[in-house]
Amino acid sequence: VARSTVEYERDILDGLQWLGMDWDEGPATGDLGERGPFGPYRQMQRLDSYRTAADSLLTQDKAYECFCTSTELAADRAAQEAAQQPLYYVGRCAHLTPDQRRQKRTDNPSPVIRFRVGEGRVDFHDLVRGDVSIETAALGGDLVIVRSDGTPLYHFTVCVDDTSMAITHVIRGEDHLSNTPKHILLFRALGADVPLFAHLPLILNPDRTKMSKRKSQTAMSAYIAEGYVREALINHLALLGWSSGTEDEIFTFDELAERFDLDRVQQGGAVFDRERLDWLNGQWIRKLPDEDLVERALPFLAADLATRAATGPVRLPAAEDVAALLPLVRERLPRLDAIGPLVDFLFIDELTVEPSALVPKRWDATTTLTGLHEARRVIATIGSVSFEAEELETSLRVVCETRGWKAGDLFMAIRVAVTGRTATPPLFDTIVALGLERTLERLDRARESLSPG
RNA sequence: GCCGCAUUCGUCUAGAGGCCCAGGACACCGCCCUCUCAAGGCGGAGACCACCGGUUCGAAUCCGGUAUGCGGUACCA
Repeated sequence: VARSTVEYERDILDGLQWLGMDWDEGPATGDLGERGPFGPYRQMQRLDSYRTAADSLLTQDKAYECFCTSTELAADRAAQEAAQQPLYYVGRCAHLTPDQRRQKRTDNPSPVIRFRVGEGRVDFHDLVRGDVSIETAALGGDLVIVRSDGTPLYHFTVCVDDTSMAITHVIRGEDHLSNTPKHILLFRALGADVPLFAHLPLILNPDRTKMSKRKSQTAMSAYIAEGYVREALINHLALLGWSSGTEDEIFTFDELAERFDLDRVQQGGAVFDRERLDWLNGQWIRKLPDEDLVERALPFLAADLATRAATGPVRLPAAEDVAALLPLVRERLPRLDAIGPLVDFLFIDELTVEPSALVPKRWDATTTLTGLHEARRVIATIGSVSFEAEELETSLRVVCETRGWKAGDLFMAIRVAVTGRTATPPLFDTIVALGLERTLERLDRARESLSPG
């Protein structure tokens, strides 16, 4: 109950939907109602069926009431630990006579219900692990299936649910492999067909422990906020523990649905590798249709500018702005949130640049000053005639030629003056995007800040 | 402690007895391209296939044991 908050549920369901996962049966999501013929799909709404199943096991003597107190249980456990024995329920209440039961009930009116685990071993064939065999003696004794307050426990509820929901395949994490014999025993006791099992490898942290909500970033919402696209997340997740057997690695959702096969699922756990996710994300960003990319990237640019707005006036970008910039940024986005640093200077009204940053590595302040002066002159002249990237570049290269400058140095000086950054999209396209007026303005400001007086 | 599962380059993996002195991808390094940053191209380094022993003419691949890791062992899920 403690873990079943609406927020947790929403988080899971929304994440699944965002990834494009859909289901034929299951609980409602934000806009869709509960689907499927076997509802309700929440444990709390199915308490009656658990009660009925438990009663049935009780009358068949496949389960029994247990009145042991927590003190008794703790004592058993302590003794077993001291003797270095496996921990198990000793079966004190397993064979009570009706009289004894009545007696016990006066002391403890709310017993738990335990399921008789029996003897022997449980063998089953797991679809990814092959044959598995566990001695029932290793199961810890008769297990509690209903608490003293009448609510059922997980191992019991899943079996009751799977039975009444006509489940044929149970596909889940490896952490349930050891629990599977309990489930099989329960299915049999319930008179149900035992479903097929497939235990998938766990997704691991870099230290190779199990990825979990507590220790790891597991909320899809966190990845969305960082600018990962659904296609990349799906692709990456699919490749953890599964491979196509070919050298292809980039798969669409549909291709995965088509090619995925339990037979090719890996048995060992897989570390969730961010580097690889980032690479995949970049691959997918490059593949997205223009319109789609604009729509997805715009919120990230807006968010970036919103924080910039604190230090000075900014202009809010529109979809057309981003669309126009697409050719410049597309190949430079490992994640959508990288778009801000790449183009935000286009939307900031007053750019302030550290004077020292203006001077390229191989240059001094004086050279930079003349360089910027020349650049201003050329850009103003060319710009008033034809303000195009190619024109600007060739003219400025001519300047370098006559002055004996390395083009890279001049370009870097201009770049910093105009954008405030040393890493930007191609300079001349950037200048065109900025506009003639603002470019000249920024060059002027840069020269002023460098002037001795 | 007991039980179960796993173990191929740092990471994700290919590999179903000879095609493997182990292939691909990410990351890393170098070169090319280049106005910066990327992207892209080319090349490099990187795995005694956890270890030991068996089976076999032949083992990463089959068998046994050991080690290590992970998971389970609750009136958690």
